[in-house]
Amino acid sequence: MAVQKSAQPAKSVPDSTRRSEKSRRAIYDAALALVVEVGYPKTTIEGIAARAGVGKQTIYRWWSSKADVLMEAFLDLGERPLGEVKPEPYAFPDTGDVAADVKDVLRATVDQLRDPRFEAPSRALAAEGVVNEQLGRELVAKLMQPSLDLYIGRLRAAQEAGQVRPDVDPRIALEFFVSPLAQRWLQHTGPISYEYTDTLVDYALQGLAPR
Amino acid sequence: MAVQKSAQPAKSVPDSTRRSEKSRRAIYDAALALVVEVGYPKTTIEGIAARAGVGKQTIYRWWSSKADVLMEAFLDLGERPLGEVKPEPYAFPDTGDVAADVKDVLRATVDQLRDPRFEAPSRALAAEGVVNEQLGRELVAKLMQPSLDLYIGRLRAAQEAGQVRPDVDPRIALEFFVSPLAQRWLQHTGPISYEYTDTLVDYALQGLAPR
Amino acid sequence: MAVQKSAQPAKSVPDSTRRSEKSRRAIYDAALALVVEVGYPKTTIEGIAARAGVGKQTIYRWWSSKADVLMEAFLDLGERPLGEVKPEPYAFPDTGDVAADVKDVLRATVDQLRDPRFEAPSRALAAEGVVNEQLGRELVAKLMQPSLDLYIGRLRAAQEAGQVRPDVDPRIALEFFVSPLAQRWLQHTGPISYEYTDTLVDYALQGLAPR
Amino acid sequence: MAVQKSAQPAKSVPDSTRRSEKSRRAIYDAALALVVEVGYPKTTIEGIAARAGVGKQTIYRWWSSKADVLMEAFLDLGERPLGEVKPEPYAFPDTGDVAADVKDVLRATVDQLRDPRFEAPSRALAAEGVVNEQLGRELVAKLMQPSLDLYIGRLRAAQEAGQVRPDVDPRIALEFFVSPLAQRWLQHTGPISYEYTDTLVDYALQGLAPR
DNA sequence: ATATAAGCGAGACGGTACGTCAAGTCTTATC
DNA sequence: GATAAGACTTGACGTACCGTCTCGCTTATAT
Repeated sequence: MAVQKSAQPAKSVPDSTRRSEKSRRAIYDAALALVVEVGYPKTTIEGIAARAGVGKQTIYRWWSSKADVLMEAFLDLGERPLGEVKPEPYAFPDTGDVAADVKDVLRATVDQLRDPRFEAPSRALAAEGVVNEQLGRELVAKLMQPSLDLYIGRLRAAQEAGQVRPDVDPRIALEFFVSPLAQRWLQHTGPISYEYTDTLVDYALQGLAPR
Repeated sequence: MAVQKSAQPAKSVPDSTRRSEKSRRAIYDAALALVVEVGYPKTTIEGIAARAGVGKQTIYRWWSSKADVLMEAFLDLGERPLGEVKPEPYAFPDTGDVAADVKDVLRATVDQLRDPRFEAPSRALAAEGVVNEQLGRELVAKLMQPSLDLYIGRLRAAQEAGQVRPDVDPRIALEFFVSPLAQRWLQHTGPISYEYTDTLVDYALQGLAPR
Repeated sequence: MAVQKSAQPAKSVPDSTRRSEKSRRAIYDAALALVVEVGYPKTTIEGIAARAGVGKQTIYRWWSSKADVLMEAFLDLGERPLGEVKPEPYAFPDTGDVAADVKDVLRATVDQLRDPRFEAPSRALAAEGVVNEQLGRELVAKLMQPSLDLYIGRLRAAQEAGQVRPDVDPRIALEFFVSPLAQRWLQHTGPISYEYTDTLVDYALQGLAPR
Repeated sequence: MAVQKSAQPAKSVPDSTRRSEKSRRAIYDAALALVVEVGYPKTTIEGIAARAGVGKQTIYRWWSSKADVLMEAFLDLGERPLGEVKPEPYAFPDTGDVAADVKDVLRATVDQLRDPRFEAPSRALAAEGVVNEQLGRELVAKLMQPSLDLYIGRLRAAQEAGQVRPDVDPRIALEFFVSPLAQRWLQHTGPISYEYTDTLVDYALQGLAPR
């Protein structure tokens, strides 16, 4: 069967090799700054373009929506070599004590959730993701899954060390650590503190029922 | 002391006794229908007014924003005598078996989360709440807290019955049941099923660590 | 046969009884001023709206194009009670001497063609009319025909007085007076002066061939 | 005297000896075709470039504006060896009968004005010329004057032959033949036909006043 | 014969204006 | 006095072109 010769005379994808790196950075910076300064709903494509000193078309050429720009800007922020903001540790500590290790990581997450540079854009993206499933899945895959995989790895190690029951599914177990914190943060259902996350770890590991 | 003569020549609060009940219902119906049909972002005040056969001003007179309209509409939906959609059971079952009771309620919640009449407006409201703290807190207070309180009540009963450790804080414990489900639903981090919620209950009650 | 009940749910024509007279005048003034100041091509709908202190939509609601706005503005200019600019005398002089009368009117036309308030908008409209037949015909009907009819009337009177051959078609004859001047003005094919228009009248009445 | 070493580091005029003839033709063809197909206002530099398979810069290098391109394309059309469209006869007939000769030429002009290949571009250029005096004068000089000079020549001959009064200025006399037709065509003030142009010649030569 | 510099195609860029949509305010007429 | 209707100003949307600017590629002398 012959390969489809692709007769689209259509919009012709832009040539990314000729893309202006300078403009891209300026757009990332403008988007993040505006979200922090005026909030996501009042952040407009026009505003980003103006602040970045860029034509609107340069944004529309490379991104499909405000949320798309912000997501890339936010991802880029995490990859910045400066180490300014690291969304998550790139390796999960393993001291042999699961409880301590998970508490450690959760405390770091609490810190991050309180960092204002992080909060505004990530709330905006999370909100978009709630309503827009496609973007939501992209966010999960690109921003959250890498961190969640580290939890899974650590829990597997704990299972091998006999600290976690072998019949427990680590992909569900991790939610006991992560989801309550996530919900408190997302829905303002409660305060966030080291004490709280520590408690979560203790409760989850020991269970709620008396032994 | 003289009665304040109310010298505000300003916006003068509208007289709610003269409010048109018919218009209010029409606005609720239009808002909910539009959110389901075209999605929250494409639901506009103008659209609601047009569909409800109502002047825009009638909306602006009584509500402060699109989210505000939708929240009231959604609350109203839950209070409808028809019982079409019940956000949550008004009483938590208590058969003596906490695990079974919680699993029951969670299965009902799973059903609700999948009801399309429920999903569109509640996602929209949840998304707004992520980004708008004030509205978020209102949502929690009006929509979620009543249900959460029922969990607390049931867990306290379980503590008294010796099925749950007495030193456990029920306000945190309930998050093990509710938050993972909430996060999967909000962030599309995973599938939702009876099996899943049942597993949550088992894991949470027994704990992750081996006995 | 029943009258069509007009089932157009369409754009719904705006209600002209509620139209803002103030905005209309401001738009006319802005349009005319801009055409004079920056020229027709650089006159934009946005510019007119901004200058008139009016929303763009108010322009788009009532007019279909820049040319349409300008045409109405220009027509309005002629109807202004101030008599600032009269496109043409409302009555053609009739002293009994056709030559003198026509020369008179043509001299007035020369004056008008040189009035800068008149020149910019009428050139712009004329140019549009060359390329856009529909608009061109509208211009002729609304702006030129009334004046041309006066020529016809005067020429008919001259025929009755025996000063013009009775077999001559006045609708063609008037072009000898008007068209050469029009072409010189439109196409910059030659200078415009009283002497020139006087000559036109003499040549046309006497003919080019010797007697 | 030393030759100016041309120390302008500036725009450096392009070297016309290296110009691509193929591109020029393609641009002419594209410009004319687009004006006919979509009309002058919707004909864009980008569109011409795309259709001609040419970079935009190649157009900007050699022409200063859309009107400039079109004018050259149109002039070129007239000079094409194919004789497809001849703007005007290169010699004015002289049979000894001025009336007949002028009628002949005018009939040819009428034919031309109706040729669609001619109409779209020449209307576009004429419209530009109305508003842009510089371009208008260029048009007159390059496109019209050669033809008008032929009229002048023929009228001079007629004066010598005693068919036209010697005191008549041929540069004005020719306008009686040409301007009414031009105005009808430019402004859509009336229909164009052989009968009409014949009548013009008769009226103009005999005069309007009875002998 | 080969360097080298111009014209060239392509198209990304910073901009301006387009014509549309909706927000929130204001006015009018109706009930 | 609340309402339905809808005109108003404002401002953002996403698109189309403008005129400028690189980028490789070809091509045609000038070494």
